[in-house]
Amino acid sequence: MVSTVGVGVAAGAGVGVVGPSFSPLYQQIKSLILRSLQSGEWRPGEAIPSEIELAARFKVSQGTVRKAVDELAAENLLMRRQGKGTFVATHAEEQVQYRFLRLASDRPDALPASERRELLDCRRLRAPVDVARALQIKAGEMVVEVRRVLHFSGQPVVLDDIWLPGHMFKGLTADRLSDYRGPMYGLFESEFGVRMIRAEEKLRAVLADEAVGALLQVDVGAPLLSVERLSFTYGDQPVELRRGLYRTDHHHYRNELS
Amino acid sequence: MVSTVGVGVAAGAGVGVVGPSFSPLYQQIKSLILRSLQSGEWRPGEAIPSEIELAARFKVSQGTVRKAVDELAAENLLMRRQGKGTFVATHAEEQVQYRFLRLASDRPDALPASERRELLDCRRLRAPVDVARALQIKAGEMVVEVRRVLHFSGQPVVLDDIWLPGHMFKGLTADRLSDYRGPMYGLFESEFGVRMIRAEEKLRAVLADEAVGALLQVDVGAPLLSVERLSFTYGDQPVELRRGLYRTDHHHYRNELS
DNA sequence: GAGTGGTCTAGACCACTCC
DNA sequence: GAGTGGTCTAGACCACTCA
Repeated sequence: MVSTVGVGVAAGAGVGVVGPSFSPLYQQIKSLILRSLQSGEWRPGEAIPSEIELAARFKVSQGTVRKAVDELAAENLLMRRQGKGTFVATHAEEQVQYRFLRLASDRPDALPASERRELLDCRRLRAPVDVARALQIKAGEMVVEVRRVLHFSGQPVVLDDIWLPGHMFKGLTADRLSDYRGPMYGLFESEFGVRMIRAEEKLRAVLADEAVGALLQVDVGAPLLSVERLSFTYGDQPVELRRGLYRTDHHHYRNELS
Repeated sequence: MVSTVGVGVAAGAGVGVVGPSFSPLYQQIKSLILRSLQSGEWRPGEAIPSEIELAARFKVSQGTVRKAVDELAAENLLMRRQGKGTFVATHAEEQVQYRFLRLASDRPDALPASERRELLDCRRLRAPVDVARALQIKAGEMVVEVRRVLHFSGQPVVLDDIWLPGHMFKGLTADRLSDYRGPMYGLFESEFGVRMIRAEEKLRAVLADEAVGALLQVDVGAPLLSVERLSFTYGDQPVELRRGLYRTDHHHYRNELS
């Protein structure tokens, strides 16, 4: 429940305190909804209670709930559908196959190119220091390492190396990965209860070496787009490190600025 | 003013019409504010009328104005400052020097690196076909072409080729460009009344050739990040095409996904 | 027709800024 | 203290979905 008296006055002592001395009600509601999402009270794809129900539960007005839900929807954690309800966002049933993949074909989208996923490797090993630091785990803890190639229209375009904390993805095997239809993040949600909500990417231009060139069918010294992605789940917890190499001779990485 | 009767019913005939048959009041208000921004009624950096004044002007409630302004602020067209007012966003007086430049140093921001702009060229010429198509002007119309290099910490990092519609940037000269302190988009606002509000970028990995290598001080065949940016002003009108080549040996292109 | 989210209003009060 | 944006409420009505 929410304190109605002294609304918005965060903990922390009275006068003289510098920090964020004020937290509006709707932010507190937002945190409570977030907590329910994190705890799995409502699962990805499911509807959450109606605004009226939430208002009753938290003892605030519908407008306050609305503002909280609005922000969560703006952050892509919830999806509103007029007349139906508000739903927990999911990677599984999304219109676009890969929500975080910003790669687009150079051809003004003729037909949606055929797509194939080739799993090269999936093993468990002790985390190298750089991977451990990114995932905020101890160096030497177990991680799952996945290597795969994405083909579009029969051409290899993306080579991904992926690292996941071992303790969060206990039953993840090569079979599990190759059997699953749909984006990997959908599998993570349904099988391991881990939902990616945000990611940071660092892009660079690099040159193909022998090994990479063979996998992506380009010459040694060919230019490739290097995309290092760190994905986060609830609470800004990093749960995936991904190093991708993209061929950009027939595709490009698309970005919108505002 | 806004039609209060028949609120939200867009033009277009009655039953049977498929298209967007409904436009909420706050969207109409948003369009009106947008029109005032576009017409220059309020200039970049200036305050727009208070919510109460706008509500009176448009004959709607303050809450409706608020929702319109909220959306414009979310799109970075307006800036709200509690206790002071709502201001027209500007590239000139922004905290970060370059709002659209996503380049970051690999070093966890030690000190803000020194920065130098080197203007190589600024001339008028007839638009090549690809430039004309991007800017939605006729091939052969006059454009301003600018070439420059950005140096960070004494090292050349960015080589930009820029094209602007000639008729919108009549007095733009090399002197004007090199004299101006601050980001180029600030100059465009104050001197030419053109405000960039949105941009689309396409990224690729490419190899340096002889000429580029000399300017960026890299070897022929070195990997470079190619960034093609198309910038838009009000009404989704394209007004700048920019082809950039970035060295990514000590910097990276940063992107956030959600 | 019942239930959902979406819009619009009016009014009270709060936090911040500046005089 | 006056003026600004920010929060919160309560209630009415609208648009959309589904049974």
